[in-house]
Amino acid sequence: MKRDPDRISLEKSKRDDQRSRILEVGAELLAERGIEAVNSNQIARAAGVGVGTFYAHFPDKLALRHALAAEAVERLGARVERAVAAAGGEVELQVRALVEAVVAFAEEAPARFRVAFGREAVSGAPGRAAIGLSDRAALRRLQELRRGGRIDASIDPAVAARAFTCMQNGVVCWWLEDPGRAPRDALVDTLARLHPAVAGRTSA
Amino acid sequence: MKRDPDRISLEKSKRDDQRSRILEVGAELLAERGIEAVNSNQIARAAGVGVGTFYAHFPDKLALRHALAAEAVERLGARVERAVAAAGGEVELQVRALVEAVVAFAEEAPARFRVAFGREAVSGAPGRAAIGLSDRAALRRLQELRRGGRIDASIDPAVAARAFTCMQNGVVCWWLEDPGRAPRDALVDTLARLHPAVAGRTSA
Amino acid sequence: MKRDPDRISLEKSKRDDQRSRILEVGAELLAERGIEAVNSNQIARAAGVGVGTFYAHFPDKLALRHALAAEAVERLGARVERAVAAAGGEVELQVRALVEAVVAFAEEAPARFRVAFGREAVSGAPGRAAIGLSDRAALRRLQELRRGGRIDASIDPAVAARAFTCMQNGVVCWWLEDPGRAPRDALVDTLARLHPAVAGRTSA
Amino acid sequence: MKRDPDRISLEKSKRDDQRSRILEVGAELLAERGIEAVNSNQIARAAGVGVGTFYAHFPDKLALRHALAAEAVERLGARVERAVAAAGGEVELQVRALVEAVVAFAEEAPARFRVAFGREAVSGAPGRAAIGLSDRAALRRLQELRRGGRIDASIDPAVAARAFTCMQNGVVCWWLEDPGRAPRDALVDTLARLHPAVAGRTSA
DNA sequence: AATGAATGAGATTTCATTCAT
DNA sequence: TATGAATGAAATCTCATTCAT
Repeated sequence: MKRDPDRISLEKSKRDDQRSRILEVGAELLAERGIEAVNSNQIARAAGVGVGTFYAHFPDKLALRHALAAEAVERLGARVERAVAAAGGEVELQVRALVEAVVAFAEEAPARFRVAFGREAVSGAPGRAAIGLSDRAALRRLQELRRGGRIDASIDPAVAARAFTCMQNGVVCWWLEDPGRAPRDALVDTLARLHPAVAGRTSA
Repeated sequence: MKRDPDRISLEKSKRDDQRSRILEVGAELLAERGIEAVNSNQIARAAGVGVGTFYAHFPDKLALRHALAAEAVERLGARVERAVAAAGGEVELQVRALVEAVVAFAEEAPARFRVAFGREAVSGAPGRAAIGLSDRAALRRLQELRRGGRIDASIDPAVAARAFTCMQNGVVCWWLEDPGRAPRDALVDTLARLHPAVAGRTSA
Repeated sequence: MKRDPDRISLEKSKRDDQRSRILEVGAELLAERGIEAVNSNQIARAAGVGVGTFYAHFPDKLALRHALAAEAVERLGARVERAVAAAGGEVELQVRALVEAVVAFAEEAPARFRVAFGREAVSGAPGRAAIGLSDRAALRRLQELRRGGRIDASIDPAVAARAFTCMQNGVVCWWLEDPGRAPRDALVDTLARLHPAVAGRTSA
Repeated sequence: MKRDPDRISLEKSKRDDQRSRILEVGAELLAERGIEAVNSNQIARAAGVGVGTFYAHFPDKLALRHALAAEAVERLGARVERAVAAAGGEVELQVRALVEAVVAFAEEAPARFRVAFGREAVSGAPGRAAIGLSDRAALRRLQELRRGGRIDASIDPAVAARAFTCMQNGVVCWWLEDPGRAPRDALVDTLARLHPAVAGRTSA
């Protein structure tokens, strides 16, 4: 009945390993085929566990996607925040740092990125809160710039925030599907250039 | 049993009516719930025809979506082309006309727009060509401007074309879900302002 | 699109036939094995229809049992009422007629009887109203007799009604399992003799 | 590693405690929800032991029910026998003592009673002997009375034995579900009054 | 001996599609 | 040609049971 600490940590890590494998494999499959073309048996099989084990870790398929998305949103959010904070006061540099952080994350965890920010991320099942397409941070920043008269009057912060979020997610996912579509630099440069805070800056 | 031409044409128009009702009702349902949450029986029922009749018009559910998307892509394409042609030589005016045409179409046929350009539109079933997210026209235009030195060197035409397409579709669908989210003018102004041909024009 | 009346009635009867077969076979299986030991595939298979057809007729397994029970309760109820009404004013004769009607019904439709009044009938799934063990009619009759001083003071109508219902259902089901356990007459005589209205009649 | 006797007995009593807790908690759950709506994990959890421990004590879920029923049958049987023996030679008094003993047992161990004598008790799994509805003792007694001419000729001992057993179990379980349904005395009086040996005694 | 994570067989249920009428 | 009842493959999810720790 008793167990020494090593035992416990070993077992813990075994269980965690299974969860990780499911997440890993699930991200791959969901990114590649989409939630409707993948079933729980396939995920379990691919992760090398029994179906029941899948359900021991996640109540259902959508919970897996949600977990993946939530994790990605959190990790990317923190990363962006750090990058922007380190970029100094210049808006151009902040925007560049943001885009750079996003692309770097997408390169490191392409499947996660696609699951969290690809087309399926926009809304979950009815009644399940959407995740992965938050434009709140972008909105706040743009509203601030707008109040400061730093961006053009023709630009509506809400629309622009949404626009950039869609653009960023769409472009990065498109690029991840085939990185040969554009050089990495072109990706970063273009996105940075089209960010409302840069594209819409008042000329004076 | 002979049939006089009238009868034939009457039946023909009846058949067309059925097809139209299926398309109409199908667009509504697909836009609202997505392809996986709607089944062929529901569509047929809602359209007031038998299930068998649905399959007499479309080989399957995806063919209905494809037909809706193709129709929307074609109608919107023609409309945009006309609008741009009528806008004169000025790039700003052309872009504005394009965005205006897109938004006008979205207002007239919101369900079609969402089906054709919403999140589900990006890719069809595996093996079925994607439709609804073509950025070919935008790409050509941007490449041309690029060659003429009319847009910034930091902008990659392929990336920018994709970026604008995603932005446009994403923002318009977002707006259609709740037009209270932004005034129509703000939508048009902001999208026009963020179009690569405008946002990225060389300053000199 | 048009059908002559014959067609319609033929098709109707085909569909009804399927429903009947499911009910028939379902009664047999439920009576023999109990609801938990039978699954919807078995019922469908045994009825010679597809699984989907089963679900086209009944939302689930319990609905089938409920339908069987409700039908039996109604048919038996009507039969008993008629028999008692035809038995004249004598309590002994009424009771005898009642028991006779019950046993006759059980002989004609043993599977239905066992499903409706066997041990599983007492309560359905939680939240689903119990059916098949109604002692309301018996209760009313006994209360009346009690008020008229026709049955012993030591007999509580509610308890006695329940007692007779349990006794009747239990004994008849036990007898149906193997009619060799007792002669039919002994069954009827004994049940009639033990009915509270007879067993408990005031001696004077 | 030697163990002194104390240790062994300590462990033994721990093991017995576990078994008791499982029986206790299992009776509660089985009485309330029925065998199919309860699973072994729930029983183990509720009893505060691991699933594996449950299976160390009982080969399966049905064995638990069987153990509960067997125990109840034995305890109640002994109790009834003692009560009847102590009641003297008068049939009425013997019957009353029997019913009184049954009701007293049901009050003391309502969950056990419901598991052993409720609707699920009648038959076990196919091939597993039924338990809890034995009418053997009642049968023997009635046959004896019948041979002695002490009960009416219209009463068949086998049917009557079954009838009383069903009545008794059904009524007591019904009363246990909500003791407000009838006063305890009414329960005992009515059951005693309807026992074949009393209800069917020859009038002379 | 005790544990509970892991397993996978099996039950329920849905729905795209067919086809007899 | 239009219909919708019938079908069964396939997906989801549960739970009795095992077994490594």
